[in-house]
Formats: sequence, C-alpha cells, structure tokens
Amino acid sequence: MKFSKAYEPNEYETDVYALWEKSGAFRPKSNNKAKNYCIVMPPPNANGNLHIGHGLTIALEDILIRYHRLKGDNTWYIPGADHAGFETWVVYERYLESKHKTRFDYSRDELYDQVWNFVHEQRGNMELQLRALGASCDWDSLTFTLDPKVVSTVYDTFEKFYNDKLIYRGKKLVNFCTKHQTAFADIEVTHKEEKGKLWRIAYPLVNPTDDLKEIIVATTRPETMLGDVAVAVNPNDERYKNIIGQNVKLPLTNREIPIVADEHADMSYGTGAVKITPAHDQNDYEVAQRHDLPMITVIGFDGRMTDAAGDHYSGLTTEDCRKQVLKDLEEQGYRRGEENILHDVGHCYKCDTVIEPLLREQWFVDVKPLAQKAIEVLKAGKIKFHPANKKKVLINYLENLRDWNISRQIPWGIPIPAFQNVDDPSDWIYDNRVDQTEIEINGKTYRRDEDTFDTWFSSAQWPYITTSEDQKFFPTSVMETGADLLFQWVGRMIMLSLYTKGDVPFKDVYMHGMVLDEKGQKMSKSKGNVINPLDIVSQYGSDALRLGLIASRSAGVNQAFSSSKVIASRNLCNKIWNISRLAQQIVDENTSPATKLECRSLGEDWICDEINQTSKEIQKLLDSYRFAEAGDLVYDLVWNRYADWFIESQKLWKNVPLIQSTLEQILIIMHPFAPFVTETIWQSLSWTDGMLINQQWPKAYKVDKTKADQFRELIAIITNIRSHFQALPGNDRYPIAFIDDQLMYDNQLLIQHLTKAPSVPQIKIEEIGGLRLAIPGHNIYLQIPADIHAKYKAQLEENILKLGNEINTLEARLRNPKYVERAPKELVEETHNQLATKEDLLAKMKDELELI
RNA sequence: GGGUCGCUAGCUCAGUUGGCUAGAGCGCCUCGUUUACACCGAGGAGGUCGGGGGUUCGAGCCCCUCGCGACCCACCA
Repeated sequence: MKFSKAYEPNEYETDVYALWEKSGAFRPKSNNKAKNYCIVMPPPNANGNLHIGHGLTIALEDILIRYHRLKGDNTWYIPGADHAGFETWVVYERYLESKHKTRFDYSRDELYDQVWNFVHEQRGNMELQLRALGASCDWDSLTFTLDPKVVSTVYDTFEKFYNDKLIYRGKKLVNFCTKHQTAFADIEVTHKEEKGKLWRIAYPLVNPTDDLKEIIVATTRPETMLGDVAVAVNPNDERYKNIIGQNVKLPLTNREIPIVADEHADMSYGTGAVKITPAHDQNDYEVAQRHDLPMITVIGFDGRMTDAAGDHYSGLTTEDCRKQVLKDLEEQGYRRGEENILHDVGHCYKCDTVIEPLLREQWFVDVKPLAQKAIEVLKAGKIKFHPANKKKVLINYLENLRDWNISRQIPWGIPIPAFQNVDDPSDWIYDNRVDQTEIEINGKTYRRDEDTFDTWFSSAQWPYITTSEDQKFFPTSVMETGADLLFQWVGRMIMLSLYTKGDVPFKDVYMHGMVLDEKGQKMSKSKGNVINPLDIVSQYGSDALRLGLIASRSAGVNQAFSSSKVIASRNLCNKIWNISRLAQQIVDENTSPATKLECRSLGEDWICDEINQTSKEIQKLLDSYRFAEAGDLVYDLVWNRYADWFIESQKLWKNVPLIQSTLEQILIIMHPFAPFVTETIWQSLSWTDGMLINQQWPKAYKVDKTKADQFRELIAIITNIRSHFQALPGNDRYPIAFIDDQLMYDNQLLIQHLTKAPSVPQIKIEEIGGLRLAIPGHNIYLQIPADIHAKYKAQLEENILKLGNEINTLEARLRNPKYVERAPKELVEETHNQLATKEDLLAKMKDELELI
C-alpha cells in the first residue's frame, strides 16, 4: 500500500477488519500461562440497528480487549445477540397490525416461529455494524439468547429455583399493560407525575347514628369503587373509632362492605378513610390480605370493566366507566367534592398505556434471599464498581426489592417449562418438554404454561452461559454496560450468579452514561435527534468515532455527543498517518545498511523517555478505566510530542532505526484507541511484519534521563525564543547569542532549525547586548536592535514585579514554621530551590533593566 | 418520601490517595505557502474551580451549609 496524502478511512476499514477476522486474531489464545481476560458484550437486539450508545459500549470494551491482547493476555471478547423478548414482540405486533392481523389469529407456537423468521431475516445487520465499529470479538462464540445452551441453562436454573421453593406460582397483583396484554416486572413500569383529581365520595352507613350518617372516602380512581370490599380507617383515628366493624352501603351496587381498621389509612391524607379495592391496588391488596377480605376483579385484562362491575358498567373502558360512575354518583347524591392533585401514575414504557394492577397467576422469584446474598458480597467489596457510587445505589435498591414476576404473556421468548394438571389447577410440575402443549404423566394430563420468561431472567445468567465452554474465563473480568441497567441487569446478574454458581459473575463493573445529542438532550426517534453511529463512521471513520466518544467522558455520567471531538479525533488519525508517511519516506531515502538501535541525540533520549512514561501512564489509566484521560495522553504523545518535537528535530539528523522503532511503539500504544488507522499503517509500512493487533505492548527503552531532561530544557528555551520572535514587529528573526553554555553550544543547529533564527552565535561577556531571555541557568540574548529593545522596558518591569510577588509568596511560605515543620521534606526543599532560582533570575532581570 | 449526580476558560468537559504556575478539544486573536499533514505549523488571550463557613502548613479535591440544575427508586389513597 502506498501512503496517500490524507487518511481516507473508508478505503481501508472493511479490508483491515476482514484481515483480522480471517487471521483468527479475535480468538482467545490457548496460552495457559497468560492471564485470562474476558469481556462479555451486552448483546444488542438481534433485529435492531445499533445506536450511538452501542458505539460507546464497543469503544470502551474494545479498547480494553485490544489493550489486554497487546499485553499478552488470553483475551476473549464474546459477542451476543438478544432476542429482546418484549422489544421485538412490540415491533412484530406492529407488523402484524399492518397486515390487519392480531396475535389472536395464531397459536403461540405459530407466532414464535413467525418471529423467529422475522428476527433471522434482520440478524446479519447488527453483526455487520459491530464489525464497522471495530469490535474485535470472537465471532465463533457469538451467543444468541435463544440458543439451546441458553434455554437449557435457564431451565436448569428454573428447576433449581423451583426445587428450592424460590420460584412460586401465585395469584398476585401484577403490573399489566392492557394494550400489550402482558405483565411486567416492577422495574419495567415508568412512573410519571401527573395532574389528577381526588374525588370525595360518600358511603352511607348501614346503621347511621345521629352524629354520623356516612363515611367519606377519597379516591383518584372512582371506577374501582365497583370492586371495593371495605373501607379502611386508621385504628387511632378518633373520628371513626366508634364505627369500626360496622358496614357501609357501597353506592351504585347492592353490596354492603365493612369498615376495617388498618395502619395503611393515613389520618392526615384526604378524609382519613380509604376505600379498599384489593384487585386493583397494591396497598389495598395488602390490606385485604391482612383482613381476609375478598377480591373482586372489576377491570379485565383488556382494560374493560368486567361483569362483576355490574351490567350497567360491564364492557366500558376504565375511562368511560369513570365518567359514568361520577355521573351516577352525582345523580344519586353521593359526590362530596373534589380537588386537583399531582400523583404518580405507572405507564407502559413502550406504549405509554396506564399500567393496571391486576390479579393474575404468575411465576414469581422470591428475591429476598438472593438480594441478601448479593448485598453481603457487595458490602464485602467483591466487585469493584466504576463509578464507585453505583455500588451504594445498587445496595440501596436491593434492600427494598420485592418479588420478581418473571411471567410474560407474549409468545416471543423462552417458554416457561411448567405444566398444569388439567384436572387439578393447583398441581403444577416442572418439565422441559416445552415443544409439547400437553404431556401425560402417570395417566394425568398436564398442559403447558402459555407464558414465556421475562427476557431479563435469561439475561441475568449471561456471564456464565456465554463462558460455559471455557470456564476458566468465569467470573469475567469486567462487565461494561449502560448505567441505566444497574438494577435491571447488573444487580440480577450478581444475584443469579451467586445463586447458581456460588460466585460473582464478574470482578469489575464499568458503567457508562448515556450519549446525549449535541444539545444535551436525550436522543429519541420522536424528537428526531438520533445520531446514527454508522453515519459518523462513514463520514469520519470508525477510529474518529471511537476516540470522539470516549473523549472527556467519565464513568456513569450522561454526556452530549460532540462532533468537534470526533473531528479532532479524525485529525489525529490523519496526523499519525502523515507521520508514518514521512517516516516511510525517510526510510526509503536512507537505504544505507541499518545501524544499531541507539539514541544519538538529546531529542532521541527524550522521545524514548516520553514513550516509556506515556506507556506506563496509559497502562495505569486503562487499568483503572480512565478512558478519556488515556485518550488525551495518546493525542498529546502523538501530536504535541512525537510530531512537534521528535519528528521535527529528526528532519535535521535522521536516526532511521530509532524512527522505525519509536513509530512502531507509538502505533502499538495507539492501537486500542484507533485500531483501524494504526493497523492500516502497520500494513503499509515497508519494514513491519505480521499484524499490529498481535504485537506485544512495548518494553521500555533504555534512556539517559539526563539527556532527556536536557532536551526538555531545550524545548523550554526554544518555546521562549519563538514567543519573543512572534511578538517582535514584522515577524523578524534575530541571532540568538549565548555565553558559556554547553547545551546551547551542542545544539546550535537544532535551535536554529526550530526557531528559524539566522544564527546562534556564542559570544563573550563583553559582547552582551539585546534582549535577555528569562530562563534560569542560561545566559541567552536575542540580538535585537536597541530601539526595539527599548520597547521591552515596560514589559520587563512588569515581569520583575510579577517575579517579585512570586518570590514573596515563596518566602512567606518558608517563614511559616508550621509549613517547614509539617509539609514533606522534599516539598520544602523544592520550595527552597524554586526560591533560589527565582531570586537568581530576578537579579539578572534587574541587571538587564539597567542595560536598556 | 428515599437516594444519586452535576455546577471548573466563550462552549463541551477532564482533573484517582489534598501539594503549591488548574488542563484538553472546539471557538477567539496574531503570525506563517518550512514538499508528512491547512484534517497544517508557530505564538497568544481567556478561569476569585456555584455562594458562604470549617478542617489543614496547604482545598477544585475533605466536612458543614445554602442556592441552582439533572436523574433514579418508592404502594401514598
């Protein structure tokens, strides 16, 4: 390959990826001595497209993976694809709708097959997109969440739970979406604060007294009164003490219901009397349990009133029924006013339908013992969290967790392996013959549960399912995922893994925040502000997207997407490309036999030292998941140090073996952050072998620290000189004179080259003249004409003043006995040194002032 | 009701055990056609780190408090 003038990512990325993939570089090595490093990718939706959040996920995970691969670890990055039960089902149901069909036109098994085909038509898409993002994952071990090994593990777990009595079937209130006709776990319900009304309704006492003829209840949902079974008052409430145990007549019905005493009734809220509708309210359900009250279901799974609501209301939607009830109450004289309130209402996170709490038989996981164990392990610090505060948040959540409903009334998912005796509804058995709708056991017929598992029940087991073929990778090294999945996924993985494996699922957790749009708004289709990562890839390249996404981003914090960071990153890729182009030119032009790899000038020791330090620093940063800082460091090394100083100085004297070696090291260090451009370069350079992805993280150069430091001094001198030159009128350059200075003497040509000065003469003390540089330890003069020099007087005076202040500060610090006493000795010594340097400089500047 | 996070340069944000001159990218201002790169080079301006108090020799960082903003959890009828 030849180097074109600018790096055009689109020309290389696909080929480079194919090269890696074909070579088997993504497979874990079977080196038994190496450390094992494993990341399981959060499986993207199999039938969906990747969004920008996936871009960030892959960026972070792939940086870690490539870094560890370069470090020689046995590295296994396991990709996945999620059947995404409910998500996909919603999409498919919409598709059915477009064909004027509904789920009720087919059997569950037919629907399952249809969705299976639907998903598999789309599936390749997502995988291609992962490739475009550069994910160096082991495609041979891609796991689909409906693969046989997933299903069988889920069944094993279900059976274990079942036998341990941690899974039970119960008729409880569940969060039900009447549009999607399925129940949800608590965590899947979106709560929104809404304006509502609190209506007051009179329930007449059956045996009125002179003082009290009726009891007034307050409710936000009048339609549920048709299912009332009691009125609760607080046992300590003086107002109602005497009527506890009496009955009231439930308006609009012929029923009489009791007044019960229960702590649930808050004396200070509303009227202090609460109507109890156990079939449609969680609190009421609990009250009913305590008082052994019946439960009357008046709202059906279709969201319409049932026959139990009475002929007058049966079949109405809850909304219409509410109007009707209010109207009827009004007409019959039971209304006692209303007030506007704000209250929280649960909604379906997908369609926004108000979630109905409905009574339904479902499978529940008794999470208490699981959560307890998880809390212990978390408190013991067995899993490190990044950011650290997420651990606390998770513990807080686990401490208040309620049982987990794992049944879903949708066909797309893993069938629940449970069968019910057709002659005895209480007789349930575990059996994994889910391909049959009915089975016979001991002459009894059992019918399969029609429900499927909550997707998260299987996802919660993901780490040990995906690593089952090579268990030395379990627990995995780090779970990297979105901060929004802390409870939904991370917490459940920990619980399930502790339960089935007796071990944590992963050693570390890294959670990233959301990628917001450029204005800091959440991206959503409806807002039309969605950024497609593949568009960015085709415009700026995959590496630019990766570097741009990780820039200035810290763990767990939502942050806006920044196209300027992407562009800056694209520019960096172009920079390293052009550095390499020049390096190749230099190598081509210098065909004489290769000399030894050694440092022959200060700048060479310096760059080796810088690479050594940066390499160390980046390892430290990546080991602690500080991606943004690591990325910054790469940028700074490549651009501000390697290109601006080393490469520039090499234009004077070329050390070809060192150019080759340092470029290689830099490409290796940069590779995790910008895999495509670095590999493309590696493939293009004439002297490199094999593939960059398989190289070893660089070993430190032997450097002469003194020489490296001397070059640092040169940088300071040259920068200072440049600054003066720029400030001079007409952009003129003048000779740079120095007195008795080995560093200056040895580097005259370099200084001249880098400052574009006409000459860098050595002079004698008596020849002093011109502008003195304010550099401690050196006597350097810009030989500018006297008239120009005169203009510097004011500036010089200002500098002297500033320096004087700095000296005062240092002196004050040293005069403080507590500082000298308590601060570390090195620090105090450093302060002394600084003071001495500054005082020396001040003296020289004062001398100069007299010269002008 | 419980909990979490944020407030640092014009903008978007970094800043790990407190250490002395607080950083980056973009933007802004000067200068520059040096054949690696204008997706460039050189230089520069710009910050009382939300307010107040405290701990400390020393605080952007720790503690208290106030203000503003964002988010999560939760059964308040």
